[in-house]
Amino acid sequence: MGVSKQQAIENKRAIIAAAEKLFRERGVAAVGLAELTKAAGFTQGGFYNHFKSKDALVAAVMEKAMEDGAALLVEGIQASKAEARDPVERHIEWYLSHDHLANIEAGCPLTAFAGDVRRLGKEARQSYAHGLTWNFDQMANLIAGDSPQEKRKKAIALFSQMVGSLVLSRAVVDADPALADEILKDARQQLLQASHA
Amino acid sequence: MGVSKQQAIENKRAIIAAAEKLFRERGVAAVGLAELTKAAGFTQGGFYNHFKSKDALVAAVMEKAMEDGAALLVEGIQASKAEARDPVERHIEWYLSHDHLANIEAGCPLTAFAGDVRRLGKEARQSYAHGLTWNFDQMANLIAGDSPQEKRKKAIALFSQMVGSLVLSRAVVDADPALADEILKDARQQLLQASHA
DNA sequence: TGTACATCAGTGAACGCGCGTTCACTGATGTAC
DNA sequence: TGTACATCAGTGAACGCGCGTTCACTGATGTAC
Repeated sequence: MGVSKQQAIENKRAIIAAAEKLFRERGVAAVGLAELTKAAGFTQGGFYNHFKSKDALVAAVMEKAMEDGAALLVEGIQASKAEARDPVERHIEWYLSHDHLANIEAGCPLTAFAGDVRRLGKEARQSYAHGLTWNFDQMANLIAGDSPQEKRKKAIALFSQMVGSLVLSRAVVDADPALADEILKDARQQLLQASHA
Repeated sequence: MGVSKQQAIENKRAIIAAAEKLFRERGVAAVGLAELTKAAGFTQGGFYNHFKSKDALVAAVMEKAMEDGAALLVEGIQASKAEARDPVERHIEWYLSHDHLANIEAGCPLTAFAGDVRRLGKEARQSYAHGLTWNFDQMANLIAGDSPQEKRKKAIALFSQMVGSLVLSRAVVDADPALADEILKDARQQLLQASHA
């Protein structure tokens, strides 16, 4: 229809953003291009002006999701400084909150895509692996420990438990909300306790 | 073609078994009825003699997967008795082994379906929640602790960390095998250490 | 600065294809006498 | 025990539908003069 170059870039971003929300919520395979471009405010045909295939979109979505996830962690660390709180404690409380449980559309992408990523294209899988590596590095920096090796081990164990708790809690939140609550609460309790010690 | 009643029951089991393997490996949404019935040795049309819909098959698969997962745990406990080993330790080592990492087709269904179950039918979600409840109950029985409440909390935390480690390890095993190894190894180390204390 | 034209993001219809589901048919199994 | 017939698991083709992708076309944007 005739659109400025800047507008076209913004439209591409809108497609990626709409796709990310839908992919997180319903899974990559279950969301079609028609639905996804419509959610971004466009018709299906224009999609290929921006991406050479659905797989290319998936790669772009994963890269963007990892960037946003990184920003989420950095902002959390900055906020903990402003609030004069321990950043690890603050991160645990946020990660295992009911807000985060319910908000799969905007929360940690490493948990949101954990089940799907195995089945996605190579580029997306690499973005995910890089995102996880970066996440471990950042968390290791925040954690108390005698050596870098020990800090890294603690960071990996802590993050694994947070991911497992959130994944399991989300898996049963519809069928058994009380169990979902219990999983989240127990993990919060234990991890906060361990971070004090 | 004319088939005995017993044969028909075995054929239904074959469809469920083939579907479970494919669903675990590639996701429920990505596997069609044609592929799945062919994998079981039949043509597509006969499917509806056994199931009223794909959703009904998904429910049957989830129920069977949970039963088999329960049997896996029970067998592990019995084996640990025969071997005079601590059952929790043995379970951790098996759960976080490279064998289990690679063998998504036959391993713990709670991890294999953790990402997918949110998007499945109500019956399947309920089977999953029941399976998780049962798993927590069993593991709490095996764990040392001052009270049933404490044992349960420890069981939930332990299982969450095992699931998180395995999910993350599987998520990156193609793109970054060294990282996948590290996640598994660190979790094994830390959880075995904690189980000794 | 104003005019002519090329660019290209977006439209909407169409493509072949595989999906879940339906259906008429087959023929060995299982039952009734 | 032997025969006639109903049952129903399995076949294979077809259904409408939505998928990812392609394409001719539109028309405002952006460029060349």
